[in-house]
Amino acid sequence: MNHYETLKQGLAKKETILLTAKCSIEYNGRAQSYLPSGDRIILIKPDGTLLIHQITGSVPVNYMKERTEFQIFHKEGIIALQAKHPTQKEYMDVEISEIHSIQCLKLEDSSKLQLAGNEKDMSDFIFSNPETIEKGLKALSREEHTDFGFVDVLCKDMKGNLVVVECKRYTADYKAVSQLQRYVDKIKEAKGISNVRGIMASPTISDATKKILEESGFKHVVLEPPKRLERAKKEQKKLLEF
Amino acid sequence: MNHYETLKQGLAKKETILLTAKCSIEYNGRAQSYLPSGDRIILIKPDGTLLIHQITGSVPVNYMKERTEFQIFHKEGIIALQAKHPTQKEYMDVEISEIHSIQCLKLEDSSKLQLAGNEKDMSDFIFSNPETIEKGLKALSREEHTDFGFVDVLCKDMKGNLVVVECKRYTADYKAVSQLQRYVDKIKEAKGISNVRGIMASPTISDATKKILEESGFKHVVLEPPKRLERAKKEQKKLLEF
DNA sequence: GGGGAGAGATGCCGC
DNA sequence: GCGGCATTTCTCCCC
Repeated sequence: MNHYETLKQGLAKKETILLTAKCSIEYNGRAQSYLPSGDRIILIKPDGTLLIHQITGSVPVNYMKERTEFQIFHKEGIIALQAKHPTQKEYMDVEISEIHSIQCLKLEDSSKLQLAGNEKDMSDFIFSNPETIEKGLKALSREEHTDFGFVDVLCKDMKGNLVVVECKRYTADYKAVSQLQRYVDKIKEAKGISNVRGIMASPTISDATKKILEESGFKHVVLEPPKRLERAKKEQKKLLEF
Repeated sequence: MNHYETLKQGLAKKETILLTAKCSIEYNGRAQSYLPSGDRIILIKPDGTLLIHQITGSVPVNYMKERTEFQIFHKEGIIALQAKHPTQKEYMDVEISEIHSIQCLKLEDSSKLQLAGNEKDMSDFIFSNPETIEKGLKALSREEHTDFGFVDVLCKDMKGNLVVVECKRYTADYKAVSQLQRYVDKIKEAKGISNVRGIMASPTISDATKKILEESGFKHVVLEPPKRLERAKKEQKKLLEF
């Protein structure tokens, strides 16, 4: 069976298709793009996801989301792969001049990624240990979705003031200050009170951002994100295993 | 040559490696994750990029950036692929229980993506056609980088006021208003003037955001992002071709 | 489906 | 390197 037929059948059977080929690519949709001819890695998934990678970098150079529909044609040694997304009004044309390799596979996987160490873990920590932010601080609620937005941790300080704590895993920037400002303003408005404070908790903050933060009447508290697991010991262990 | 040797040589030669395998994955770095056993698509690029995909979705379930270093071991039918990023202090362990397919290839590609229809094109359009934003508007500068960020388009209106135009390809949100506010404030401060206006140009804006925008003394102008190319005719043409 | 916010965001550019 | 910001951002969650 030639490459064209293999690809055609793989698409028809909705298999996972791994293709390396020399091709040029045209995309039209939310933007427009053109990529001149070169060797690419093309991955088509059973759910209709299309990913095209160049030989460097971690981001696909062109892609189409799940539920993409495919059609192929061939003429004089050229294979045209047309991808069309019915709802998103997006289109891609891949003109393949040479297939280097092709594989169609039926794969099985029902596992889900378990991830830890994100911002939610950070707000959980603050909720459980508010004293690490400020002496006498009491946590009231966590990730509260309200009319006025989504507050990481809402607290009350020693003097009875409401305190909005916004946490960031990385360097707090201008945007984080705007966010905090908006929450504080909205809470003041919603509750008709004026004594609402704001605290930014993050491992670092740039000087310019800290200046704006303090001009807005807020303060910064240094808080490290959840610790990275130590690798050194594990590496030792693995090396011994093999 | 067995799969293990093929993989080992592909890594040594820094080839593009396409691998489908049943595996479990552990990651430690900026966060921590674990993915139980299942069939996955594994792509290793010559630059040291590692991408692991599940059979659905467009985002890799696990990944390592370029310049990752690899080591492999095997024992009793299990292959352990260890990935380590020297500068980022990130680590990944892929424990492979079965390789379904493997390919190592030398690919060539020197092309770069040409993309149109992004926000820069939108600000270019405004710079060249300021009258579409407001009658009598004159463009002064485009993408001006300042200490506090960069202003999409800086203009002067009929009355001689400076006007900051911020454009968004999609629905303008709270963050965009904060951005505009910051630019206007900083320009007022830097130039020691008070008559600086702000205009948000975007295809749509939510009611809540528009309210905040107008409360801040700014206005919204509807501006469509650069038009999508019409596909209908092209599709006809392609169908006729084959 | 829209709105709001995080992401192991990534990538680009400028300083 | 950091900072600021767009992205064909993507994804999740909630209303």
